[in-house]
Amino acid sequence: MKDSSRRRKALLYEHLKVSIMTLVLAPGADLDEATLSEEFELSRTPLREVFRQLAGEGYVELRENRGTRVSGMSYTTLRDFFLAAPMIYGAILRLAAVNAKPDQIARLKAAQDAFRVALRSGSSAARAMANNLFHEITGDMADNIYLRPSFKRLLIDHARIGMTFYRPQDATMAENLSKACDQHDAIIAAIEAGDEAAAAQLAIDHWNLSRDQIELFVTPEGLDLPLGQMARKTPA
Amino acid sequence: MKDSSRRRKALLYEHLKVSIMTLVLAPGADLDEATLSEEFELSRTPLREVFRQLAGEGYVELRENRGTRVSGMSYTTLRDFFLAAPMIYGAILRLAAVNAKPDQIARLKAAQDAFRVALRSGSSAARAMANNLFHEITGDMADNIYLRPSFKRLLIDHARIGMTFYRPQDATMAENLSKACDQHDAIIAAIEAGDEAAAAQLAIDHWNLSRDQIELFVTPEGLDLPLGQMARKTPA
DNA sequence: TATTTTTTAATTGTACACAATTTAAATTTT
DNA sequence: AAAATTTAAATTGTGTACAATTAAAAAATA
Repeated sequence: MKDSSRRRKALLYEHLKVSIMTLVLAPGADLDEATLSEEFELSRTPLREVFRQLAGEGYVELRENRGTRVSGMSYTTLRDFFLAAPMIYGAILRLAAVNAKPDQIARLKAAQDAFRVALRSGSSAARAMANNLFHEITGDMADNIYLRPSFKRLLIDHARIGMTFYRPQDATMAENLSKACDQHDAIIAAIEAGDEAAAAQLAIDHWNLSRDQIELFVTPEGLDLPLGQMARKTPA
Repeated sequence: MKDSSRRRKALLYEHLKVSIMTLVLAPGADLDEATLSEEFELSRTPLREVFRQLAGEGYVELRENRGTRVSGMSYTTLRDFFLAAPMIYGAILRLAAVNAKPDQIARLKAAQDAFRVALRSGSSAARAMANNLFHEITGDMADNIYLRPSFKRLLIDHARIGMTFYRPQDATMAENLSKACDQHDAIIAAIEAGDEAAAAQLAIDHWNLSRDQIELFVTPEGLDLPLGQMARKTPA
């Protein structure tokens, strides 16, 4: 009972975040208090506090008297995403180029190295989380409390979209991943040079690449998007 | 004990939100669980859940083992604010002009009427909250889950900045308030006409007016900003 | 007297029990 | 048998007791 309970709470929090971003927990999936309470040896009180926190950050949705579920994804979500992402991310990278401190740049380079390793040998989940870390660091660099909330929310679905649509089975997808990796290098260079305009442009390029990748899936014929529920608001 | 406890929880939540936005609770102020628990006849369990939720939305900051306090404001905060606000708000109004539904436009007009009433007869707090409602509705119109978190965060400090810097004591300030009111009318018109570009431009104008107003306070000589703590990160 | 250490009080965090609500199943009614 | 009602089970929400941590006060040391 010593250092544990506090630690287990942090562990649960981290576990849920990763599980949601890597689609281990699908969009719309119900979270069971009893089960998690047992698995993490925590009473429901701290567990519910974690739920509330995750809700505030956009990972889950709370429904009065009806439990907690993983935030949904839908066609509308995708549209909203690609509308907001270039703008927010453009602003983040622009600010990152202006404000980045040396130690942050070092961390960013390390994250990029890790991403490269994950690209070669890792699983989809490892790749998505490595990519997530890279972008999180750019958010730290930008250091603007008003942009951070939306940026964080975008990164959640950035990871989930990556898990869904980046599966380097054929040559085109593998090449897209390689391009994304190159863009990361260019982003690092722009930030290190303090080149605002270049950083902002790279943000746009980066999201355009993502959109192209997704369009490989959304073929004219089929609409078989492998996402969760595909409903705008969570269905009753 | 019937409908009450659920109701009291919602009441507490609303009370804290309004108190924070109207500076009844100053930036950096400590929130006492015991006192609030007694005042709202709620046990600490639901109370702490409300705290967590408010933290997720940016109203308060939780510190491990050291209580909850109202989110701080500082010089840096103000700078960040005027950096992010035109962009986010521009995007929100642009989307609002595209997506606004008739009933939402009706609600917006009603909110503007209420704002006008508050301008004439109401207190600073009534004015700040009426203004807040107006902008919240534009956020609903925009309907983008990725922009909403940052927008909401901006609105919190928009209200607090309004409470701090808009006190129509002299003629210039009164005139600025009148201008802001006119801009609201123009915003409604742009949205109703579906004029994206006009809406986006009005957002920029609106925030520039706010900046001008604040500069009336930040005189060359004194730096006596009547804000809370004036420290970047909450002081230990 | 100033500083450190010890003791005490106050505050924060967790566990568990019970109340309230929702979901499911079983029963009744049409 | 289908729909509506009642009953039972499961799940969510709250209150209270206690454990753990931090802040404050008192005592001890230099």
